[in-house]
Amino acid sequence: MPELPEVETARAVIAERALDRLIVDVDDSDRYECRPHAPGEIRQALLGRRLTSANRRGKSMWCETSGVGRCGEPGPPLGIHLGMAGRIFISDADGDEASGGDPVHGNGTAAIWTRFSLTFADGGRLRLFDKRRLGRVRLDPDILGLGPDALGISPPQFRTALARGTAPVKARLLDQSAIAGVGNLLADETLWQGRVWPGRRVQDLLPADVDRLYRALNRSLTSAIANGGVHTGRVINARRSDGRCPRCHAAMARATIGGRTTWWCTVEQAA
DNA sequence: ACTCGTGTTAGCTG
DNA sequence: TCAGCTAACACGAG
Repeated sequence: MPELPEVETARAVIAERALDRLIVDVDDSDRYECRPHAPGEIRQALLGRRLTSANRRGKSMWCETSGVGRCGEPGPPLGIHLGMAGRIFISDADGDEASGGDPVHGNGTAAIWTRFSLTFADGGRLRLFDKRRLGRVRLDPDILGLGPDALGISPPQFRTALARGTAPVKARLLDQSAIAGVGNLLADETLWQGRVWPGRRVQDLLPADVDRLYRALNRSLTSAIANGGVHTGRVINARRSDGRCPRCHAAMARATIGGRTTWWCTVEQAA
């Protein structure tokens, strides 16, 4: 699920419900989710501290941490990445639980898929729930390697990020070091709205193409955040072998571009 | 049984 | 050295 809109929702839940609560226990025993830290390392770094802020750049989140006690040095930032399927759940003292996204069906909350958790002094918990296990929790995450956040990027920043190199435009949109936050579905939605063939080389884009893509990205992001996720995009449902373009009803085409499955309208986004 | 995947990244290549 | 591409990662869903 998580692309920028879903991560922003998760960040907001952390900001609203997890800050300033005393951390009395940490389960960092999942070696893979907490790589490259050794078990207990994150736990030792966070015990007795509190999360003091919830931040996001692209799909990466991090929380600053307080000192231990009244005047200790601040702790290391706690980085959280939801990967392909991660979700955040936060419970309060009476056990009521909130999450940043859709309801989880069936045994979706099963403890075996909780890969990391903080327990607060009031008995509530923050849990990272991640079936696929491609999410990641780590101290002092690298944020500087990311490009400007896709939400709020300026037209000149967008133009610069896109123009670099010779890759297909879809690959560049997915490049987190160029623009942070665009995933596979959001890239397809943006290219469809902007009427650009995903395989077009970035050096061949005309200024008018870049302008349309900029507006399309902003529309896609705003809409996804308002409607609950990138899966609410207009072209997403048409990403099927029998799919039709929602605007002109032409057939959709499929190929692997930028290493990811890519769908586009054969007429409006013709090569 | 078998293939695919809304993300990241180590490793290879030109 | 760097941009670009591929395979690998883990494991559930269809």
